[in-house]
Amino acid sequence: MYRIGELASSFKVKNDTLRFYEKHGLLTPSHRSESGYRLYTEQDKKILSFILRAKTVGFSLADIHELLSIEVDKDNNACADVKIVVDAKLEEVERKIAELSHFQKSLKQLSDACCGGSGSAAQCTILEALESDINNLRPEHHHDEQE
Amino acid sequence: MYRIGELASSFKVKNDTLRFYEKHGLLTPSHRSESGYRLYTEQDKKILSFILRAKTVGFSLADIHELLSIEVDKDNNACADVKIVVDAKLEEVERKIAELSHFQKSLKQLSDACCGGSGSAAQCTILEALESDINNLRPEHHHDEQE
DNA sequence: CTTGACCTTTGACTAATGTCTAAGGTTTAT
DNA sequence: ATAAACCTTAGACATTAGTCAAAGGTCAAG
Ligand SMILES: [Zn+2]
Ligand SMILES: [Zn+2]
Ligand SMILES: [Zn+2]
Ligand SMILES: [Zn+2]
Repeated sequence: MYRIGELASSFKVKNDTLRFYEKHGLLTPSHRSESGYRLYTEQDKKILSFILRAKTVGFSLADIHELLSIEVDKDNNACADVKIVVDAKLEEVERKIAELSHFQKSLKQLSDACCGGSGSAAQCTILEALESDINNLRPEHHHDEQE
Repeated sequence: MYRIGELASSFKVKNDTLRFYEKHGLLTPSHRSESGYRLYTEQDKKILSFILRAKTVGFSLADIHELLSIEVDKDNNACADVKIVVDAKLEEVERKIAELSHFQKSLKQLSDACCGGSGSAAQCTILEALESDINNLRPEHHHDEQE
């Protein structure tokens, strides 16, 4: 059993964050001590890890809540209902990956086109691209001065 | 030249959003009409598209501002300075992609393990996984009832 | 020359996600 | 038995990214 401070610090979040998640129904500690301290189990810890990982990839707390709370009306749902939610999230993740990959490609092009030298940025291909057309940049550039 | 409403609606954002971006130094229309209307050029439109694309992949407006505003002190920066910023963003993007891929894998495992049938979710592998261990789920399940 | 659709500004408001403060109770170590 | 480090609650505050409303100016069509 972890107390709030232990669990929070092991994930580098604030105690307040855990209380906030509890208030919003995302993670309720499985136990309380006699004096009212929150006591988190290994299972609670796994849920927290799930929440934080989902968050870092762009799910909102509402999304996460939806995922976690299917659990609750388990008996009023079929496998199909559960799977639909997961598949929707999966699609969302895949869309995000596609967008990120697109963006990565643009940035990579920008980066590759720039010499990275010490010459003035006035001739920098990256800046030229930003000025003129982000999606259609010249592949090379050179400086007249030393680099 | 586009007026605010045209540009906004062509990207399905609110006029207010464009004014907000302007106020925060992200996108200033290149011209104003005599009567003070904002007039956006094709170039402005490209910048907007860049901003929105960057946003959908998780960059904050502050990040985007940083990227766009290198332009400004061009003469006080070397190519190297510019490239550093782009490369930092690129790394960030690649980290996000890695995280998303990890998450995608988990979701895919969850999805694949669930039969998706009409049987009660009480035996659903997804829910079992959420209950017990999100990262270590049983690969299969079956229902005793009809599906 | 008025009507309706558009634009301007300023400033208040919202929602999501925390973060901090105040006032106090608990546990552990010395 | 007292200090240090922890916990409790309620509620105020912060940040990001808008969104809306009020009061008014502009422009094209009938
Ligand atoms: Zn260069
Ligand atoms: Zn360069
Ligand atoms: Zn099933
Ligand atoms: Zn299932």
